[in-house]
Amino acid sequence: MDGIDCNLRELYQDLLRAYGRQDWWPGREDPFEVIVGAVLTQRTTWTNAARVIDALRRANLLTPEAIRQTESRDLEILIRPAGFYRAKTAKLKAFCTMLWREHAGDLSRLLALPLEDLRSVLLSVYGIGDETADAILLYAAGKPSFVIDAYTRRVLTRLGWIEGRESYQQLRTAFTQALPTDVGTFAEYHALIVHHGKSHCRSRPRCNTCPLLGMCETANYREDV
DNA sequence: AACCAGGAATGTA
DNA sequence: TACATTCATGGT
Repeated sequence: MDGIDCNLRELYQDLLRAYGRQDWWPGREDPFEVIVGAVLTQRTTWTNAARVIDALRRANLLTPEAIRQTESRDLEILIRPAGFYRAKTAKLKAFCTMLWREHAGDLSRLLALPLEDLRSVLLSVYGIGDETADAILLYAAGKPSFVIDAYTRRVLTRLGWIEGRESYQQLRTAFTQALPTDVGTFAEYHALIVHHGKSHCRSRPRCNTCPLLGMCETANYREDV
């Protein structure tokens, strides 16, 4: 696993045992809503992003067509509660610009592209980086692209499995190689890590209420892969 | 009243 | 490649 000392499959089972199925990402029924959510939640709480999504829905602006046609000045007012509102408005606009200029405004067809092709397209859009691209691939397009976020890094660091500043690709590859290539597994695992990370692994010393058998930084999971 | 939240782009060395 | 800075609101 290229230097990453861990047992990711076992961790998945333990998280699943501890918390049960999460069946995650709100609004997963609508791919565009997932895309908007992925951008809006960048470095902000989901509750603030969700407020904006509700506001956009009430204003009938939760479609690529509407975002494309609405003036940035008007969008900014609605997006403000999510923070970085000018930047995030520009990001949503940039996605729509790409959608029309390169894919005739056909979101379904865009999301039907092969995983790596779609990932490249997404990464070429202003405001979409590794994590946002993978979240869109996984939860909007239903493709097996594992999402690495701040929680993933924090949890693995607290377990003592990584140093902490490994590259995004390195961590993504580790999960990808350790797991069966399955959308459900990827989505569930990411959700479990976030759920766990929201209440644990934040600070040293380790908490003694950790459901991972209270074994953070012990030898129980360690295994050179 | 600091500090943080499910990042990404940009600039510097 | 590796850091620092900027973007900004709302909750604790």
